[in-house]
Amino acid sequence: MSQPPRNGRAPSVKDVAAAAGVSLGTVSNVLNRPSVVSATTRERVERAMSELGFVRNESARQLRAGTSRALAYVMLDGGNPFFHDVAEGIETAAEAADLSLFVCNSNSRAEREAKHLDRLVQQRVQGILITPVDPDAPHLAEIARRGIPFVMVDRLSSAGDHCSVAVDDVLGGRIAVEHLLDRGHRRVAFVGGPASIGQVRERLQGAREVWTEFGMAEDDLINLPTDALTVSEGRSAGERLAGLPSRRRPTAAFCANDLLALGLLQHAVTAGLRVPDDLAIVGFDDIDFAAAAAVPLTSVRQPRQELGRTAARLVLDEATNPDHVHEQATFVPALVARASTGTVRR
Amino acid sequence: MSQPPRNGRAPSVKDVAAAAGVSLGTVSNVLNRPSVVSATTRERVERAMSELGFVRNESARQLRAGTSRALAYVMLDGGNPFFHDVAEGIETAAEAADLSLFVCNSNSRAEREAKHLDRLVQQRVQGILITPVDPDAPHLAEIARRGIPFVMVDRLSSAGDHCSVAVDDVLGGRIAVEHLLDRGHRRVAFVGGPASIGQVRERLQGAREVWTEFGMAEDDLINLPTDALTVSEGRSAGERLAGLPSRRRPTAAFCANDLLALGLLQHAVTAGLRVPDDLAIVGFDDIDFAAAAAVPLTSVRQPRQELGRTAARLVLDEATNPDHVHEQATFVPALVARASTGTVRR
DNA sequence: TCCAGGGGTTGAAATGTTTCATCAGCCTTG
DNA sequence: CAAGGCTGATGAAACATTTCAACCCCTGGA
Repeated sequence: MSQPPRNGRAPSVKDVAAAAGVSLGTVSNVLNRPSVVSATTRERVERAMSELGFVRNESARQLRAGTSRALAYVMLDGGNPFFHDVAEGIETAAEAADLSLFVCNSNSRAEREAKHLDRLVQQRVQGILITPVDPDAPHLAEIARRGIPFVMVDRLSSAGDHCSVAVDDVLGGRIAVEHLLDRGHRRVAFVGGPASIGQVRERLQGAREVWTEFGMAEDDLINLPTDALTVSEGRSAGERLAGLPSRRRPTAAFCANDLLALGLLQHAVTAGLRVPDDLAIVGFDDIDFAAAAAVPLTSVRQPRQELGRTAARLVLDEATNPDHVHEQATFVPALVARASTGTVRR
Repeated sequence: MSQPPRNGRAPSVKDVAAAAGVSLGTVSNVLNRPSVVSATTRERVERAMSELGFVRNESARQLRAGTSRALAYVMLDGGNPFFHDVAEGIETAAEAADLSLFVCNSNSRAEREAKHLDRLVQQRVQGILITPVDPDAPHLAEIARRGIPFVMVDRLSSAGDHCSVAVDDVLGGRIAVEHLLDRGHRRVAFVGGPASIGQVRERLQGAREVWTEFGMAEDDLINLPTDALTVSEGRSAGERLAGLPSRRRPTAAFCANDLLALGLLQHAVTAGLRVPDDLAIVGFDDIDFAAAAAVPLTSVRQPRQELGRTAARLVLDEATNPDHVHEQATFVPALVARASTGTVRR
């Protein structure tokens, strides 16, 4: 505790050993196998440590060990709270395994993602979790090929050369639209895009499946594509929706995520529409802000934390278990009905 | 690119040197001072690298260098987008300096914060940025004492033994309440707490200053304390507010942050109040969700990204400039008027 | 008295990179 | 032709930690 004479260099095990009058190996034993060293020397060493303000040098430890005591999660969009909740789940599991978690953010840009991955490989992290910009990008395969434990989050992998964790997005689309049909809506908009995002495609697919199963006319499910899954895109989708001729105008919208839904909600309220009476809205993800909206949003819940915890469990298994087999963990989404779809239409 | 015979161990400079038929030092030169090595050998070495799939081992590099190529930011509340925007600002600056950024989240828990700090010291990060749970906690002073570049974010330091970056919260409180007075409100609630949080105290102080300067009765500025700065606390403050006798009920509320304001807004809308006619609302921080609310929130903007960028600049200066002097950077908050305080009261 | 065994400690080796003084060759210049 | 300078490459040392075989000393048993 009392400060060491700050000679510029942080004290090392060698300094501690000298101060305690023991060998270097003994200090290391105190650190890593305290039981094998006698109580008196252990105490002496510990005193020396705290007197010098000794802190293990993690780089040296890592160098020796060959791998760092950390996992990493590269998330797709830091502005979307969904990914934070996933990260929180991962961190819980990492914490339990006494590992740190590097959180990176690619912001949907492939080159940032690649840069982060490069760094993480250099750091020799124990495992990488990622929600990728493009699940088929070659630099992802490269990671797995290197033998680094690797899990894809929020995206199922067809390739099967790594684990993945996701919810069933098709099912999510189905239950959203089923709910709207239940509520009596007969003309519904799907708001989401770009189609290059797999989740968007699958949620739309689920929506269409149910739509036709219920015998609805195909063009009463109106596709309102967006350029991104953001609040402002949701707003602009609202404008396009308002611009439709009234006999074509849907009475409800299913948005590919909650940010879109919040943007759409805002536009609707600003335009003087009543939600849900004039326009019902369903989101996806069930982020906290969905429940916190002025008109609380009905949303398709993903088990965000559990997604993260499971992903971490899988990556740790791959890292430690020689008999590891890759696994595609699928979760079942659930509809959380709130005021934004409150009433049954007459 | 073609995979190396995966013999379990990642290839090292030594392997590259052997493969290229040069010495170890030359490989290092190719990596760090490419100009000093001849074009032909450089090319040979580079080919060997890509053939073996060589990746620098960052731990070894760090060990040698004595410090890692990373900064760290320990944020207070991962659920509050405000801190993300700050982190983004930091990352921009870190990127420019070719450093990685560790993002940690203390979730307002002192022991998690301490744990993160321990780890970061062990990692020998170049500098630590933090929005602390308690700015006077001894473990913070300990960091600075160790000589690790250290900047406090969103909190000014009185001690002056380290840099800090924040906005003028008193001024922020002033402009919020000035705006409400301008709009004709004569009974205003302050929603925020706990008082242990310095920002809350100062924003309230600013509010009170203006209130008395305008000659208003002290008890027409009604304090509605909360247990945290969250959406759900905002909602419950709304309930308490609605429970006030009508002649005591304020016509406007100034919330200590946007999450509270969103919660309050939600309660108001649910309770059938019109915002801003029945209740005007001002938030603080101006997070993206404030502008995205069904009734867009008036808020006191903090320059979030710039806060981060400046903090990073300061920590880098402390890390590299021997003549560094600690600096308390203060930013001026600005009112962003939106619909939630839209009209002038008659 | 000698030996076996075990608890406790030691010293050296190994991890992968960077740096730096040194050196080999070669070219230029006087 | 000698001296000196330049370019490019080399090899060893250093960084802080962990591991492990070896060793010392003591005790208990034969």
